[in-house]
Amino acid sequence: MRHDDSSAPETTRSRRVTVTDVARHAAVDRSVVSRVLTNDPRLKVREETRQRVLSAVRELGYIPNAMARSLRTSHTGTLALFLPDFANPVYAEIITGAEAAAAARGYVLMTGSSSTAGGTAEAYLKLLGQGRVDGLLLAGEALSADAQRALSVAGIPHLLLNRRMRGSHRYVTLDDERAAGMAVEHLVELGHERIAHLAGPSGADTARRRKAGYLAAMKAAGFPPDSSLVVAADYTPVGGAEGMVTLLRADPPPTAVLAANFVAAIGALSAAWSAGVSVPDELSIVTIHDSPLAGFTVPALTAVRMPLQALGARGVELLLTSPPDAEVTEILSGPIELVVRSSTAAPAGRTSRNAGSR
Amino acid sequence: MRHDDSSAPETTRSRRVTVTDVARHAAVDRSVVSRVLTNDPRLKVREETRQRVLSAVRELGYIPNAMARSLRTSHTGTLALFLPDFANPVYAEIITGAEAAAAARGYVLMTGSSSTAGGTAEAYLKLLGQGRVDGLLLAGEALSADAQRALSVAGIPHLLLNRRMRGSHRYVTLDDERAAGMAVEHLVELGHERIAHLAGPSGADTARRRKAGYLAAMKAAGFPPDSSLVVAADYTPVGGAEGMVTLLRADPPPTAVLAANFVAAIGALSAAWSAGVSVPDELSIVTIHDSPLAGFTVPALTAVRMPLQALGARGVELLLTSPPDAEVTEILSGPIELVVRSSTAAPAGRTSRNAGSR
DNA sequence: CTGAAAGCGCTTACAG
DNA sequence: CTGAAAGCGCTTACAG
Repeated sequence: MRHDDSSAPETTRSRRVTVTDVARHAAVDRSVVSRVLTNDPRLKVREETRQRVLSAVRELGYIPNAMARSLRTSHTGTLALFLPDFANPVYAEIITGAEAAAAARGYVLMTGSSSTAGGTAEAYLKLLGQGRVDGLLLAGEALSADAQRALSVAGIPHLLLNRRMRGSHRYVTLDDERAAGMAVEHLVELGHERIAHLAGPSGADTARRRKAGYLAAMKAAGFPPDSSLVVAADYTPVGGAEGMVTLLRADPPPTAVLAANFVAAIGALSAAWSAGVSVPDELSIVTIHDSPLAGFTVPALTAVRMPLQALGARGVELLLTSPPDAEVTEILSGPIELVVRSSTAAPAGRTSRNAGSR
Repeated sequence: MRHDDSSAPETTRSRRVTVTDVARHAAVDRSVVSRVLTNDPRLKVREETRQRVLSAVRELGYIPNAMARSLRTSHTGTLALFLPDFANPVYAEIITGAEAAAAARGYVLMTGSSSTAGGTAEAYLKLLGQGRVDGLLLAGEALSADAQRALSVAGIPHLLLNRRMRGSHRYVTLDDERAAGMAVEHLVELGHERIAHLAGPSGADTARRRKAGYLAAMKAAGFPPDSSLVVAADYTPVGGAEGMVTLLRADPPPTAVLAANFVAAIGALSAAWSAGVSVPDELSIVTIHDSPLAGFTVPALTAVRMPLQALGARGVELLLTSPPDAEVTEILSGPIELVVRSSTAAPAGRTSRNAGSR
């Protein structure tokens, strides 16, 4: 920390306690202190000596210097996760899962936003230097192939989380196609035929996969593709609202919409309400990704719940266990479930094919 | 990173490039490389030599080891922010502001959740060791006075963000009292008299300050305290919904509610809707803290916008500029503004005192 | 059972 | 203008 050092009295910050201080205090060598503290199994030490060391540690309030230890061991015990946007509640779950998995393995997970980082590999490297973290999880935003290569060359193990990228063979994702398919099937079972897709931004890999799942399920249900029923929207409330306005202009308008993203679905719900379109009576809305808020929108959103925590956890695991250059191309096969709430129903004048049961 | 080292071929991870390699390649001393890279102003070096160093750095793909540098300089360039819960959208804004301020000063901000950390100072210290970060921002959750002292003793500069604590003299908060007061005044101007408070959890410092602001404003408006109009609720949708159910049972029921928290307000909105109480016709709801989602709830939530990004930024600034043990007790005097949307209106059968203008 | 020594990769006074 | 040396605080083979 840089303060105005010139005015700070030298004595204010009492000199840092080091192994050497502890060793002197316990009348042993530094190496013994170190071994006691790291629980070196090869160390045979009299119990009495061990206690002497331990109480010296306590008395002096000794805390090992993490930098020195890392430099020596080339191991930091820290993992970093970069994501584009803390405002997207989807990431909260991923972080939770990743933090827990990291903790379980004795690592700390620190999260940062890549918008600050600048999103380029150079920016990440600047931030991280070398040796600052043992691994890097990159979620949700495109990193150029060049940037990717830079990370590889720098020798910082990394893994893409919840997205794939051309030229990268290290990622874990969820089965977005299947999730989108399940949502469409739900709407089809309810009796809907004009099912629209409020898709994600065209650049997003998750958006592409969800759209593919939507199209495949529509085809399987016997509905021909209709481009007026698909609209790209940012993963934001504004994006969702604007997309919804566009979709409502289709002629005839859709009776159901699959939103690719929870936050966009909130926007869509709001836009429908503003347009005087009643949900679910006139329009059903289902979203991908459940959220603690989904049960409390008006009306409560039907959602396809995906194992986001498991995704975060799996990312940590793979990052920690796979050799840094090995190919990792995993589609996490966790449970995907449809959580039916109040935003979906049979279309007006129709009862569902299947009484909506599931 | 620990892999199965026994099987990993030694040659896979090409030996790390160090200053020494660069020095050799550029035919200069390591110290020159170091000085060129840190832009040491005291270094007088021929331009040609500097270029030779720089191109050696490029050719070898040299990235300085952050641990070694930190150990030498006792400066990491990293700050950490711990918060209780990534799911609360309020924190997204604080993080954004803090990250930007950190970046502007050449620091990286890494965020972690204190639920994983365990919430105790010991846990933080375990995570951080010593020397891993230059400072620590602690948001939103109680840390015992003991824990606090432990951090001080360990010599890790820290600052409480958005909360105060008994025994701590280092914090920045927002002016929650004034925010709550403004919300109440808005409702009073609309003509409301039975104004309830969906307060935060009793343990939360922000909740206490908002409640105090609510009570003071009610008193100023000439309404006697009525305990049936105040209910404590967690800062969660479920908490807000449950609290709202309780409030609606008051006799006579309130015509307006001030929710202490945005996420709780979402729950309250949902509970009102479920109970068949129309917002804003029969019940006005105003919340503290605006959010990107607030404009898209049904109906859109009137909110008191507080400078959350500025709070995050100010926290970073104070952490970086105040001596580690100095007293810092700042109530950030940024702009607080009422954002009137559709969830507040004059009570039924009444027009506002002031035509709702503001 | 314990100690002395080397070295992780840097930066920075200091000497030339 | 550039180099040699010390040292940040640890851990870990190695020697006794």
